[in-house]
Amino acid sequence: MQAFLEKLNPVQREAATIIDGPVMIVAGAGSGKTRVLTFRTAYIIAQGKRPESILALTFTNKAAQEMRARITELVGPESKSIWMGTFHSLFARILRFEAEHLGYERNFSIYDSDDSLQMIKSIMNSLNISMQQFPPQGIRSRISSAKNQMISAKALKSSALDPLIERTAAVFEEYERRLKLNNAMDFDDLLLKPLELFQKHKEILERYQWRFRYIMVDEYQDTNRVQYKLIKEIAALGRNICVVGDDAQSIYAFRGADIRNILDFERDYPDARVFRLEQNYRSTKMILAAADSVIKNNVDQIRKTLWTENTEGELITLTVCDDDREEGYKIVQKIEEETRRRKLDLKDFAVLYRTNAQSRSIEDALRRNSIPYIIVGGVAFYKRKEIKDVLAYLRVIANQKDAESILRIINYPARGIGEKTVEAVQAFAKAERLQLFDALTSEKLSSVLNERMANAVRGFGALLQKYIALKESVNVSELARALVDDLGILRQFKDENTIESLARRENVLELLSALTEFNDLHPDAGLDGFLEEVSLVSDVDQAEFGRNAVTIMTLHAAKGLEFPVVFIAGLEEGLFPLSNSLLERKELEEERRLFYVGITRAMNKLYLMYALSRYRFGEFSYSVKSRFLDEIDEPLLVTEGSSRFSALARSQAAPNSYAAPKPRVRQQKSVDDTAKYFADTMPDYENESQLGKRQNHRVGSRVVHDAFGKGKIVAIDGRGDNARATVEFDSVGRKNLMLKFANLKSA
DNA sequence: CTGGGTTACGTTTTT
DNA sequence: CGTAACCCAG
Repeated sequence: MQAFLEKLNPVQREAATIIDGPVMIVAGAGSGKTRVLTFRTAYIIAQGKRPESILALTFTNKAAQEMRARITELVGPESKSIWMGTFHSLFARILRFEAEHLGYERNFSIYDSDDSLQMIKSIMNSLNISMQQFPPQGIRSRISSAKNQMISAKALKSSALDPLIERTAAVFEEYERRLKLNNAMDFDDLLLKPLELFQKHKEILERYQWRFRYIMVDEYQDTNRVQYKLIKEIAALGRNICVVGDDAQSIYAFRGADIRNILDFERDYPDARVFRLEQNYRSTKMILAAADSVIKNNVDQIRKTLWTENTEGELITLTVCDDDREEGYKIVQKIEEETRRRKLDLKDFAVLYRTNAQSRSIEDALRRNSIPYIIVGGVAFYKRKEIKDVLAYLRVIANQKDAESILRIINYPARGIGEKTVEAVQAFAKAERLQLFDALTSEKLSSVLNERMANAVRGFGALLQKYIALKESVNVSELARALVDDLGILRQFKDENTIESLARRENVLELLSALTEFNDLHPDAGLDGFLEEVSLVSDVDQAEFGRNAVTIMTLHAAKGLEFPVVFIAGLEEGLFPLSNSLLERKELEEERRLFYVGITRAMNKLYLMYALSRYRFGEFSYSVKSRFLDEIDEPLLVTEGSSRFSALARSQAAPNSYAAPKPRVRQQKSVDDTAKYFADTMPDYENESQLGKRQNHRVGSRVVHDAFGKGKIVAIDGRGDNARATVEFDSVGRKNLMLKFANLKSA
């Protein structure tokens, strides 16, 4: 028996070492499921099985990276060959190999939901379907959900009962046709196409059945029907399948996650061993009790009792605020209080909210008080317009059939090719039965366009061809640099010289460095590989490594993470639970599970907050506290009322200069750290705050700051933990910083 | 055809 | 409030 197994409790150990036959692990929040999966994988390898025979499906790429790193610690570099990643990224990889069996080329483009939406709008235009009457976003999500339920365009068409479904089916049909024509797949296709492949080509399925002898699926409660089928097919031969999940944490039904997957598992594999992990290693008794008092209100659930040997812990604090501004300010206040009182770093704090729009008031408060933060999600880096524009060029260079991307950039940067001209080129391509790309360079263009326009279009075509040729001789990084240079967008952004355009410029530069980094890391992956990676990164994936900063994100993004101190903000009716008109029971229960997920992220201390009023849609509106708050057992809570001093306090905290608008930072958060599990997770109240220790800075001394660089202290106000320094930085000017967070070093 | 300016409109949550 | 579609003048 491997020594490392001793670090597991008896149930965990059994779940980790029974590697033959079907296994389901019902793992409550904080019960060490990641740990079990890690050890289980290591155990399989230690038993002499080949790492290539393991298929491990995680919810995010980052979870996979972290798990792989820990497995490496246990069994060494063999872990490199494990197939570990998200469903989407692993099956995209398989699709590259097998594309020709599906009538695709291996350099296919991957369209994200925005790309899909653009295409749907263009289809609706050409089919003369009113976008007022039928919102494109609604059509898109209907198509996606049809695909997730494996309903084809034809099937939908024949079953159409009302005009909406009928139009949806019509758009759906054309959508599928265009995807194929563009040699492109959307997110749903990345799962559907492999399934199609396996159903059509049994010999290919068998190959994968033989290859993947050990299959593990994390976050099983959030898999959809297509994922379920895929796994079922691949596991059919070896039957060594292990799924791990918690029905109480199922929060993705809106995107097709299907609870039947859990129920059907036992039906599909009557001989399945089922393990229940109910000991929680993460949270205090108080936090667990709160979580339980909430979740027990759900009708749809498999009741389980989580217990812990951890200390009782502190009461949960419910803070009532006047408005969203005060909510942000109170969070800052609590963070400062907590860092003073306990041995905590900023990275020990997380602020969670229901919708991305809520981040602003919280960001404002943090920024005004110079508290560094990391935001997960929001407008993700790769979804920014300037980034998508450059990526569209790269996509066309990789895949000339990608007409959607061609249309995106045909007049970006502006080269005088307007709507009319584009329509003429499209009509010309259709008449001549040419790919749009080939039409761009056709000699016969002059027959449909005046010479000036024809030349503009050919110029664009020639530009693309130049880089398609260049692709053969230089690496992706050099290619992109030459391209961006050629487009002149960096200079253009600089000339515009607005805050936004300079930020765009920074972002494009960051894209270039990401390309360089990618090229260094995967010299053989090429353009297809890079484009695939950027299409499939999740918000959580791109968070930055190890910066000491408060993490703020949606409750969804917080899944699988843990923090010593957690704030859940905006607990108001209509916001959380979020309502778009009427709440069905099932929807309400999903909201409740989301709240449960939020509560169980907290290790030591949980703050719940709501505001009596807030700005929504730019309008001031009053709110009522969330029904979820009433579900928490009274004795677990201590309530702090709304205060009157807030306006004064805010106005005093405000006079800082604003932090420079940096491009959104990317960072990584600590997921349950293996070593930490069996350590005492309780804070040490007796210890002095590390952050608060004396620092020898005085007015006039030269200092260095991590983000702002070198500067000179011009003033220091306050003392101890509240001391603030005004620093004149060489590059970014004057900033007012709290000494205990600023981490200033003598220069 | 472009770009500026306006107005209308909307928000879950995400691979 | 912030973005996206829309309109009009140059």
